[in-house]
Amino acid sequence: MADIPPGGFVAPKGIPEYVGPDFVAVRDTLVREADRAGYAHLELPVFEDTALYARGVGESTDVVSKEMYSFADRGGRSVTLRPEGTAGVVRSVIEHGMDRGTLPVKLRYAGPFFRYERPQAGRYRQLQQVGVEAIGVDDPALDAEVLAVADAGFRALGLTGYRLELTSLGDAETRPEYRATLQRFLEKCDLDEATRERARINPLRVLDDKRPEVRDQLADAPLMVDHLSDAAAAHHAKVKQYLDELGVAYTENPRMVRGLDYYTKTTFEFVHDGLGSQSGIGGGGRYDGLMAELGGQALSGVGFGIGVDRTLLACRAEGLDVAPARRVEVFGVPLGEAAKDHLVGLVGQLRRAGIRADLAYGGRGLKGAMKAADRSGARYALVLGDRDLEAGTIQLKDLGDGSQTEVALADAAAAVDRAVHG
RNA sequence: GUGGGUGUAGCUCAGUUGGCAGAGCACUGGGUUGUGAUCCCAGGUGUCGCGGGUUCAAGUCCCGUCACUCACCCCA
Repeated sequence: MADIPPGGFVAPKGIPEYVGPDFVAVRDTLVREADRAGYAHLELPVFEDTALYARGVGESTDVVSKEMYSFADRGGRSVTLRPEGTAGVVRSVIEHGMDRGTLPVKLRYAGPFFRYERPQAGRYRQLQQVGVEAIGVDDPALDAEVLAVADAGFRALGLTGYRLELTSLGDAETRPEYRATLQRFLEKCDLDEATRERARINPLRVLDDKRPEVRDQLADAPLMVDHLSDAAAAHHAKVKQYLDELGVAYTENPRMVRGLDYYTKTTFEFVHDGLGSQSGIGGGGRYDGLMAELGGQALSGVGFGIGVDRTLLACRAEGLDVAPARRVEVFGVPLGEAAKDHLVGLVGQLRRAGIRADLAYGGRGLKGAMKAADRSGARYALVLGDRDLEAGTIQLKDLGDGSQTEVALADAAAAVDRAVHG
């Protein structure tokens, strides 16, 4: 039999665990805004054919070339734990013919994704995302809707210290030409070997280099937004107009880069300054070629992925309470076995009536049970002892102001209901 | 993949020139078998990350190793 490792079992490297209610509160708040805009839930597989990501995300990306959890299953097939959501959504849309119905197809997903990276603040090997995709209609109003859904999610959580950075990466007709122009510019710059290699593989990525000596050289580098086709420029202008109408604030960042190859036209990132090095709490954009690349119709799509882990960190950085402190509304405090027997039933009755309730288990003393009631966050305690049982009553105590009222045991559930909802 | 920092109680940490392993918080019980959040008293846990070395003696010094963490890179 396998041994227990020294120091005990621990979760795999770089994987956060969330014990309190905060994580679920953040995730569900983000999902709720997608639901409100009509995005339907899609439950995706956690692993897919490795080729799906190689084709969809792009062989030259870091995500595919060095961060994937890939392995051979028992049948010898190469599979990969999903590093992102869009490729899987598009595959599902094509496989199930969803693009044959009413367009756009609007879907949302939530769950864990996996990237083999060195962990640090806000960067995990198992990361949690909420995402949406709107596929099949190339309408700038949809780009704006997607952005508004993400923005509404952040606002619903109470976040204020973030900004939306926006740009356009152009379309398939003009991007290759711009790319060549940028590469010619970069060849004339004084760059180290690693950066030259980057300029060869993905020249756009050099544009957002953080080093001052590189930035200085790139001050008048050619930018994509100045080389857009008429159609792409018109699309970009329309997106900004709709954002204004939706009341979504943004700043233009023409040097923004995405690490996934499929983005075209609208590209964006939500940035929060309270997180340290990993400041992106969400990102996404439009992808014109992905459907066709994965064997479907030549349809465009647009979507985002929000990092739930980082959004939670952002909430904490802003000191926000994202989850209610109240675990339950009512807490039962039994004095003795007979009282406990009654309270077990009463608590069950309260729960069936939709009231969150708990009680002190394990035969704790009165003081300990009251303490547990306090810690539970309950507004009310139900105190029951032999004296009450004989009299057919129960004590309903308001833990906020300390007042206590005696009610008939038979009316206890109704009295609690009035107290909680009144 | 590259570089820095840190590993002592459940948590946050202190521990002097090497000399008995500590505090606060939290938890449990009691003061008060009929009242919590305040107060008082009591209680307990440690392979000092792990392995080796130096020494009469190592939490402390040396070597190795692992883990965590921050940053580069990359991205959510």
